[in-house]
Amino acid sequence: MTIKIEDLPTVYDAQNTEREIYKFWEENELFKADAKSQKEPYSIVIPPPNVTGVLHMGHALDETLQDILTRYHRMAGYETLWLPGTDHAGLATQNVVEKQIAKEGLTRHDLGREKFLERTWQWTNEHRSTILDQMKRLGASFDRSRERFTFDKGCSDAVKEVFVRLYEKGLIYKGAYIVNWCPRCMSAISDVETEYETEQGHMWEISYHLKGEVGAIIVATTRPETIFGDVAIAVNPSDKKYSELIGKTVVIPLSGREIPIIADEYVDKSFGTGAVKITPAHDPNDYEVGKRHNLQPIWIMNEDGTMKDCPEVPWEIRGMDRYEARKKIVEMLQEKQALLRIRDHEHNVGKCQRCNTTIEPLLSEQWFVKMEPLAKEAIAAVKDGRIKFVPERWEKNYLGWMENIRDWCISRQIWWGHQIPAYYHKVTGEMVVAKENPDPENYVQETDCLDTWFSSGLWPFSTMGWPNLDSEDFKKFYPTTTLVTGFDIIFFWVARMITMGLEFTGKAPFSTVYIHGLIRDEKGQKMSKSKGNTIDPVQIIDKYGCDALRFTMTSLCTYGGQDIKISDERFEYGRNFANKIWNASRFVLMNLQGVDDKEIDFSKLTIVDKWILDKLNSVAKEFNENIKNFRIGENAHILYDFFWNSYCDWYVEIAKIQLADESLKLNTQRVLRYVLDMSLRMLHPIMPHITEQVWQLIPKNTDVRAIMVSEFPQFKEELVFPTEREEMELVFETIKSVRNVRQSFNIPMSVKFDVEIRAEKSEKPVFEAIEALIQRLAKVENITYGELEAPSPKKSATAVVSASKIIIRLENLIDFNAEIARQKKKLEKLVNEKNSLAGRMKNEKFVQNAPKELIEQTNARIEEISIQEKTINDLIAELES
RNA sequence: GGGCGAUUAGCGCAGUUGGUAGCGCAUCACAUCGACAUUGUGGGGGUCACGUGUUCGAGUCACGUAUCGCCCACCA
Repeated sequence: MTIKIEDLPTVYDAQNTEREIYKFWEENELFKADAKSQKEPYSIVIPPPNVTGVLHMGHALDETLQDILTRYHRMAGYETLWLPGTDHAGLATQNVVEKQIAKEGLTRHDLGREKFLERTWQWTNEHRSTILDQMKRLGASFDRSRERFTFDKGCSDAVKEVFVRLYEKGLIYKGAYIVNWCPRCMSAISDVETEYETEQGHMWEISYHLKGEVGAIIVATTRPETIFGDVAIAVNPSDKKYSELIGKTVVIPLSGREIPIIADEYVDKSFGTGAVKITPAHDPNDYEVGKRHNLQPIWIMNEDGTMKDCPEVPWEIRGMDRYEARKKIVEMLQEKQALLRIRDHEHNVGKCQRCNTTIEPLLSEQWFVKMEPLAKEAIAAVKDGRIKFVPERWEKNYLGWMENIRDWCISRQIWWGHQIPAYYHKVTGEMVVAKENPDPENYVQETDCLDTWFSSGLWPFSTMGWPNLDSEDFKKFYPTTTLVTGFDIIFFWVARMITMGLEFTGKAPFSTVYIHGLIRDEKGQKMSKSKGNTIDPVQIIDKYGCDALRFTMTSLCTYGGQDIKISDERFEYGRNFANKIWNASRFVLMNLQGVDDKEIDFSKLTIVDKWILDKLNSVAKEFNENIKNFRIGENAHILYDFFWNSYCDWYVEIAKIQLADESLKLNTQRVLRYVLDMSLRMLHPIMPHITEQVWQLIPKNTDVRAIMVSEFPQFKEELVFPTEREEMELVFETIKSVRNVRQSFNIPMSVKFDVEIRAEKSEKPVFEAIEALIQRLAKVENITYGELEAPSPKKSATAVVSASKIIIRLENLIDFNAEIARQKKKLEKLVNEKNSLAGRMKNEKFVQNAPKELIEQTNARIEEISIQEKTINDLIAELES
């Protein structure tokens, strides 16, 4: 990279810089982790994005935070691995390929399992790297040489191993249970994949005639289409209304089948009519009731949500879609006068998380993981601190779920996924669970596949070579250090990684779970394609630059992990900051010509040099502490403030003066360079490209080839300068107050004036030391000194700084009435503050209880105000006379 | 029904052991190419949702209320 400083553009060119710099890192293989290293390990596994995924703002945030942690720890001396990869995303990917073949007029059944899988692999191989390539645009420093896929050989072997072991331990079982069934996906889904929505529906009251006698029982239902699957009517045993009916038989309207009236505590007397129809094959609660009363379930609906062709269902209804059937049945009931009432009824309806189809509870044969025994350790690990959630409140959320854990339905009636390693004898039907088919001639494999989250749950160790415990990566980088993700997948993913990790490796898969908020649009709504409110990170990067995106995102991260509202314009914040860094760097680099490669000479430091070094030092201290506490957003703020407000606005401005002084020039150059260098290093994890680019241009004596592998700044005792820090505050206040006076009276910058400083005794040497600064920065002609107690001269403005006074003579230049008003306003503020402080000091309890320092502070402030008050009063008197 | 979060300047948000409130944007005034107008300088703007309590002192702690949002459970 040979670039002439003078030729650098005045506006930072993010597009070209970012492309070049990323290439530079890749070519030098700087992202590669070394499993043989002696350094302490730090590792993160990426939450694997779906292969079908397209980069969105959620990724941008998640990946940025992981990259910040990765880059920081790499610089801070850890052997750092950020392992990337993708998820095969069973149903999602299958849906995409099904849509594709639908264009050719085919369904997956037309192709057959084998051909369909071939097509899906083909699609996957074509798209597999897309999203990770997109993440390169985010500057992600993950190690692509270790990229994994949940469906690759290693992960698949791990899945089989885990399945067989769990089965052998009795923690996986197959059985008939009511599951959430999606009629569109034609598969079972787990509880966590079901989302509930409140819908406006109806409650139909249907009359069931008693058999062989006059009378009927009225049942309320929201799902009249299921009446053909009824096996009983249930009432509460203590319900006097119905006590005489228990044990009698009723007739299902329309179909004529006879069913008993039974008593069960499950029924709520006060709800509906107090009588419930029991449909065990199509309702979870009814299933339980049916089991208790030994009633055989009757299936009346197909897997695609149409009505079954079976004797229990009247011929008019057979084959109809469930909602059409509902309409038809209601009509028929009305005709038969069996429908007594229709009421509006609001209720919650389960929806398939993936396709939003209303789920159908369906009794079917599925595979489950027995969770309770696994949950015990997963609860303990969080309770005893082996795993920490940040922010802490998510711990409660996690524990609440774990403590009420239900068995996990892991079988899916799909083809794209890990086929369950169970084999059935073709003749006897005997089942064998094993990693491989024991006898392919005589055994056929279970057709169901596993829930995608089953393989994701193994991710932290399946990617590290497990079950091979001698794998170098497994030994060096497992358990991982930090997991970074959004709260929306705590149950889906985090909880399962914890249970699986503990069960199979005996170790928690990570020590900290860092949970960040979700990205929302400017109105606070979730971003979604259907709402059309998405913001494409790639477009933001094209428009503002990757570092701008990253900095803005980071700055919006709060400690509490609040959701983040974004809009296009918010990224101007980061872009402007990047541009500031660029131009300040350009200026500094231009002024480094002739500098040597030596360290700063401490004996030649000016008060300003010491001040900026001290500030830099405390920023370094804070930054490192903040990372430990996951206060990452705070780090963006302190760097922004330090770099822009301290370094650019003050230090660089003052350095311009020092550079003009031959005796100070060289050392000033060194300080400028040092502070720029260290600032860039601290900024690097957040804004990797621009910092790398500038750092490469700094003349320095080092064989470190990149900022990303340079040492991260740490707090240094020798850079602490408390006195200078305080004295500089006086300088700033003085300059600001002179500027304030100038602007208040509309005195143009071109007009210089004299200033008389009436310094308090202890402050006088400070003023004298920084006289030149005041002159230059406040555009002052001459500075003279006077007695603090001397009467204020007429026709002048006074600024009070600390315990000293700054007098500016304004003869013939200003409106005196305006000045009087200005001073009175100031006085009022001061008097209010003084009164409040004095009131506090009169309070005996305050004086007794408050810490000494605070009391001293308060007294000092009162005294200070008194001096200022007197000065201003005198001044007002002068002006009025 | 249970739980969690939010409520601070016009807008978006910070505020870690309690010591009288800050940042960005917007706004007003001034400055027009001396690193940067993606800029500089200065200013204005808040009874911290409400109530009660603890305390010498509460944005900060406790209890309660209101509004908004989210999660979990779910009665047909």
